[in-house]
Amino acid sequence: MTRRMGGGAIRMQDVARAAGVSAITVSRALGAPDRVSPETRARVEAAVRALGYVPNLAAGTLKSQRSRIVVAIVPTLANAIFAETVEGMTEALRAEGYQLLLAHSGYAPETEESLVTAFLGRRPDAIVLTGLHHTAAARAQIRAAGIPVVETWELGGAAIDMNVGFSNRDAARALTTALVARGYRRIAFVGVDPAAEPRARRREQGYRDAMAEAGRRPLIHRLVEDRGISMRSGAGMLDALLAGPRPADAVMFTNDYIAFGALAECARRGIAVPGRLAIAGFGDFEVARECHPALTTVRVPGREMGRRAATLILDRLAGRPAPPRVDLGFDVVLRDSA
Amino acid sequence: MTRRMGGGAIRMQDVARAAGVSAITVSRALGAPDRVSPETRARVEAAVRALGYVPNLAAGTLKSQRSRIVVAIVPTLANAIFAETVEGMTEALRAEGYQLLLAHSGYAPETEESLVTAFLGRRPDAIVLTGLHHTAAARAQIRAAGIPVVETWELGGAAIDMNVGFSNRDAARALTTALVARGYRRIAFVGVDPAAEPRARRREQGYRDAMAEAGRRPLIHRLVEDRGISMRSGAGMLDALLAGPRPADAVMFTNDYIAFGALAECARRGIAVPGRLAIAGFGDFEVARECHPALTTVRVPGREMGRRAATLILDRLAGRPAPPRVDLGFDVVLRDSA
DNA sequence: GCGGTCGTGGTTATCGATAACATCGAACCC
DNA sequence: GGGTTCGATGTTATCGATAACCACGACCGC
Repeated sequence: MTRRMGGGAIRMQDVARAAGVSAITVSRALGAPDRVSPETRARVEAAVRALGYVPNLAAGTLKSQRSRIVVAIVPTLANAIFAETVEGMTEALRAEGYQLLLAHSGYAPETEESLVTAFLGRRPDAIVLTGLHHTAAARAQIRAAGIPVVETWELGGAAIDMNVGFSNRDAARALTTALVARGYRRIAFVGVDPAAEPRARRREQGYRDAMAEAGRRPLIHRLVEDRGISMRSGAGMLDALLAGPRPADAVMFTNDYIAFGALAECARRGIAVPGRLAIAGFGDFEVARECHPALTTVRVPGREMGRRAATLILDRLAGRPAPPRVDLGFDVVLRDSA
Repeated sequence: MTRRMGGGAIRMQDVARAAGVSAITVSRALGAPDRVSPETRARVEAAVRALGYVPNLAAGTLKSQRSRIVVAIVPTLANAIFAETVEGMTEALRAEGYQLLLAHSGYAPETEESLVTAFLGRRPDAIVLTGLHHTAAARAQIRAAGIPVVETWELGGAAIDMNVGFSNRDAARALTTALVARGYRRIAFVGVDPAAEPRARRREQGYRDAMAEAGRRPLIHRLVEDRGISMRSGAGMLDALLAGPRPADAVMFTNDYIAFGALAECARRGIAVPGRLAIAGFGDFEVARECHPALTTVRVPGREMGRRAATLILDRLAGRPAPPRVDLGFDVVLRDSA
C-alpha cells in the first residue's frame, strides 16, 4: 500500500522533488513531452516509475477544463450491434487518451435525460447519443454544455450538432423493394410500437414507401410486449402471419434477432423457408450470416458508426474541420431465407 | 449557450448568491439534504433549477477524494453475456449515484494493464475485473490504489480482494457428466488455446475431469484462429469432428455461439442433431434457447454477477460487511440438441 | 440557571494539477 | 555587437467544490 502512507498518495510535487525539477516540468514531461529536454524527460520518467506515480486527473480536469472524457448513451448493450458501436468508439478514443463514460437508457428518453444530467457533472469533452429523439430538457442541457455532440444510428435534419448514421427508412425500403423484385406477393412487416422506437418507425415507413411504390397494400403486425423484445417475440408472430385465407408469403422483421426467432420456429414446425414463408431481418447480425437458411437482411455499419463518431469528435476537439453529417449507407444482403 | 457567458459556467457560488445562502449550504442541500432546513433546501433547489446549475464533479472529487466512479474492464462487449454483466452492474450502481467507466481488453492482459493505468488516474472508488488472470503490474497498481476490487466470471483462491462468480470447471464437468449419462460414447470437446483464455482452460479441465471419472479418453479439438472466435469457427470444426474411423457422437463447445455455428452447419449439411452428432454449448445465451434444436448448455448468471459485484462494492464503500467470495453457481440445461 | 446537546449555517483552508506569465542563457541575424 | 528570438524551466494564481472547524440560538435536564 503506497497510498495513504506518510499522509497521502504520491503527488506531482513528490515526483518533481525526486527528479530535481519543479512540478510544472513534471506536468509537461507527461503531457507535452517535446516541451522539455530529453534528459529532463528521462529523469522525470524514471522518478514516475520509481514512485509509481499516477496523475490525478480530477485535478487536471479542474484546472484545464478538459476532462478527456466522452459520454456515450446507447439504448442497450444486450443487442450486439450497439455493443459494436461502443467498441468502435472506445478503440478510436483510447488511441487519443480519451475515456468513455457509458450507460444504457433502456430505450427510454426519460432515463436518457437523467443520465445526461448525471454525466454532465463530469464535464465531458463530448457526448454521443443514439438516435435523434431526446427530451427537450436533455437537448437543452446538452446545448448549454456547449460541447460537441454526435447523434448516431439515425440521419435527419434535426440533429443537435453532428450526425453520423444511415437512413433506416431508405434501408427498409430497399430491402422491401428487393423482396418485391424476388416475386413475393404478400409481404408483411413485423415491427414494434412506432411511438416507442423512432428507428423502428422509420423502418416501417420505408416498408410502406416500397409497398406503395409497388402498388401493394401494407400488412403490418406489431409485437406487443415492449420489454425484452427479441428472438422469442419473433417466434410468437407466426400464427398471426400465417392465419386467414390469404397468409403472408414473405415477412420482414424490424431486426435480425426477431427474424431469427421466427426462422427457428419455422424449423420446429416444419414450415418451409423461403418456400412457404420467406423471412428477412434487419441489421446483419452474426446470427443472420450463420443460421440456416441464412437470413436476407440489411447490413448496417455498427462498428464504423462508433469509429466515425469518435473521429468526428476528435477532429472537432483538435480544431480540425468536421462535417456535420455523415451518411455511412447500408447494403441489402440477399441470402437464402428470402 | 449559458456556459462561457460573462466569464464562465455557473458555479456553486452563483447558486448560493441567488438563494441567499453560502456555498457550503448549497453543497449540503445537494449532497446531504437532511443537514439543511426544508425551507433552505427549497430555496437552493429553486436557484439550481433557475440557473441550470450542474455541479462540477471534478472539483468535488478533488477535495473529497471520492469520485463516485467505478471502473469495469471486460474482455469484450460483442459477447452478449459480458454485456449483461455490464448492464447489471450499471443499473445497481446508478441507483446509488455511481457511474461506470468501461473498456474492453480484447482478452489481452497487457491491454487490461494499460487500461488499469489509464483509469486509475480518475481515482475510481472501486474496480471490477473479469477473471483472475492479470499482469503482475496490473495487480500491483490496483493493490497500491487501495480500493475495493471485484473479480468476476471465475472463482479461485488467488483473488486480489473480492470475487464473485461460479466454477467454470465444475460447470463443464457437470455438463459432460450429463452427456455421459445420456449415453454418448465418444464425447469431444472444442475449445480455444488454453494458454490464451483462462476460463476456457478451466472448462476444458472440467471436461477432462468428467471424462476421467467416466473412464473415457478425452477428445480435444482446438479452434485455431484466436481473433474473432465465434459462430463461424464452430461451423469449421465439423470435418475434424466427424472424420476418421471413430467419429465423435457428441461434442461440447466452449460457448454457445460456437456451438450454434456448428449446429447451423449440421442443418446445412443434413447431419442429424442429436442423432448423428449431439451438440452442447456453454453459457445459455439467448440463441441457445431459441434455435432448433434448442441447445443443451450450462446457464451462467451473467447479469446477476454484475449486480452482485455492484452490491459488494456498495457494501464495502458504505462500511457494511461484504463477503470476499460469492459463488453464484450454474445450471445444466438439457434441451434437444444433446 | 447553567452546562450540554442539537440543529443549522457560515468561514477558511485545501485537494493536485495546469494556464499564464516570467526568467534566463544560448543562438542568431544584420 | 546589440537586439531578438527561442528553448527550457520556474513562480504564482487558480480551477470549483468540500472537509474541518466554528458560531449561534433553541431546547433540555437537573
